[in-house]
Amino acid sequence: MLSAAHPGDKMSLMPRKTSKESSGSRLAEVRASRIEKLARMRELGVEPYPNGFPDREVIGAARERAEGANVRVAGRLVLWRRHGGATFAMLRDQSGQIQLHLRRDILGEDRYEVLKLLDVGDFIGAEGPLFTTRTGELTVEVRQLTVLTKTLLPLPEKWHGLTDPETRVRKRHLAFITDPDAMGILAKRAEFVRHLRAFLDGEQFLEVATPALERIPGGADAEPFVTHYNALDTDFYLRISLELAHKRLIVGGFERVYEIGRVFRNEGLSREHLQELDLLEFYWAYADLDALKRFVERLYATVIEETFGTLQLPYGDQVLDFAPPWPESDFGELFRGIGIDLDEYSTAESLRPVAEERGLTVGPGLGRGRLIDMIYKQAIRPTLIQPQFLVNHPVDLSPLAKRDPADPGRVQRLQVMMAGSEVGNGYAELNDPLDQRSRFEEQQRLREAGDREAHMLDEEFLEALEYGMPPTVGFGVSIERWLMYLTDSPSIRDVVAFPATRPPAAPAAPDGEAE
RNA sequence: GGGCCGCUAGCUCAACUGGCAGAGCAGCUGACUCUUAAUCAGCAGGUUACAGGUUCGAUUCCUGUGCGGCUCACCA
Repeated sequence: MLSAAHPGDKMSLMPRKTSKESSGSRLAEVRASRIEKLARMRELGVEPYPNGFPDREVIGAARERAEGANVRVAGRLVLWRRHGGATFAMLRDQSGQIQLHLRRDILGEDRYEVLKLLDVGDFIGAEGPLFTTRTGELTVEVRQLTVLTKTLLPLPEKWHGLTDPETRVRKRHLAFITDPDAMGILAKRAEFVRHLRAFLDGEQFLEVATPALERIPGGADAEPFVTHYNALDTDFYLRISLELAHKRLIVGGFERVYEIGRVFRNEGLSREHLQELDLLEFYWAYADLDALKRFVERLYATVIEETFGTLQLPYGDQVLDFAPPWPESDFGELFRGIGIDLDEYSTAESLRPVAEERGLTVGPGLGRGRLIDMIYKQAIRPTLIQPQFLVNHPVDLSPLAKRDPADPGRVQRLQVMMAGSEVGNGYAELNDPLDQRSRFEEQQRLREAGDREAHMLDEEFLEALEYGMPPTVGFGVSIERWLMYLTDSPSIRDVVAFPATRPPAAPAAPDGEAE
């Protein structure tokens, strides 16, 4: 009789408040108590951290079995209700949860006493027949119980869960325990990416891997991270896009390539921006912009349907309808809609007062393209709600896109817009090496004038173009941005396992480490 | 970077106009063999984010710092 034999021990094992090192107070007390339980388990011959739990069945599957069937399940205890000689518990694994019923008269006195050493949060394995309680809850009548992992720290509160947004991002593991929906989004992401690959593979696109460390980062308007390569004693940049490497592959003779790769942008945090993100880019030789439009519609519709089972997805109080064909909006038309005819403002100087009138803070040295972009983002982009193609952008906005033969001031480009945000960008790639050089030189000039996001001149890339790149269309989209809208997530951080956070408040750094 | 808001026990939250920092959950002890946020009795648990200031007295008022959220500007 364990209960009779050990009351004295239990008292002596109670965590006494040790004056030293008790700063965590309650938490320290709980932890100390659990370490004592751990020791008691070992005294009783129960190993608290055994290896594996063979032949277990996932709870979701066990729940499908007939009443009376013997099931063998494992998971984390999330609820614990003791009623004298009978105990109810809730066991959860990744597939779901199921109630356990543990009875003294079934388990026997000794084994029932071991239950006192268990806490909510511990992992256990349980085996026994299924039955339904009076109140209709599917339950395992536990015959065999195995401790799988003893936990030392308590879980967040069972009813309210973890709501403090700071703790939720800093201790994401706790957020996942508390909120299975958060976990579900990551599972959706995996499924979505799998369907994306399957679609592109099925269209004879070759998946490639290109370097993340570059000497000249390019292909996007973004400020890069810098790092240092010791062996060469040289600074490298982390890539900001996949674009230029892929075009060099097209020069090399590849005709359809794609990559889903991590890129890094040294920019601020916001609801819809991360510092590292997975970009899907693909490049397709001999296709034109119209073919790209049809292809992109089909890609989105197929993958969305396969992943979510529908083409109508809610975002906030909107419903986004991805059924093709999508409408097109003309960049210049939209500007005329807010009373600006871009043809009348051919220079940055003439456009600057227009931007200032709208309350935009226009730094020095910004080019015409950047000013147009600022006005667009303030006044036009938020109004583009339903999935659609935005087309006919000014050339100033698109240093890597081919000009429209009908109007050299515009380019052959499409942006996929939804919910007031850009979720996809493609164009007929510029393959005129001399035009490309002069546009890089223009970007270089803007860069020197203070635009830190203007493109750097990439001599290797220019040389590659001189060997000839066939007519090619390319497309890029951030997986996270895309999923944020598809999963109705208020923040892009919700679709990432571990979003970046500032270092926690420094607990008085040891000296010498400062600077 | 700017503006606004927040930070109190492990978690979720109270504390009036400046007057002994409280409750629920979790924890510990005990009761209870069909519970559903189980219930009941008892116990314990705090550098009120941090540093200053005002005051007889600060969780509360003031200043600064840190971290976070929202938002504006900029980037997918």
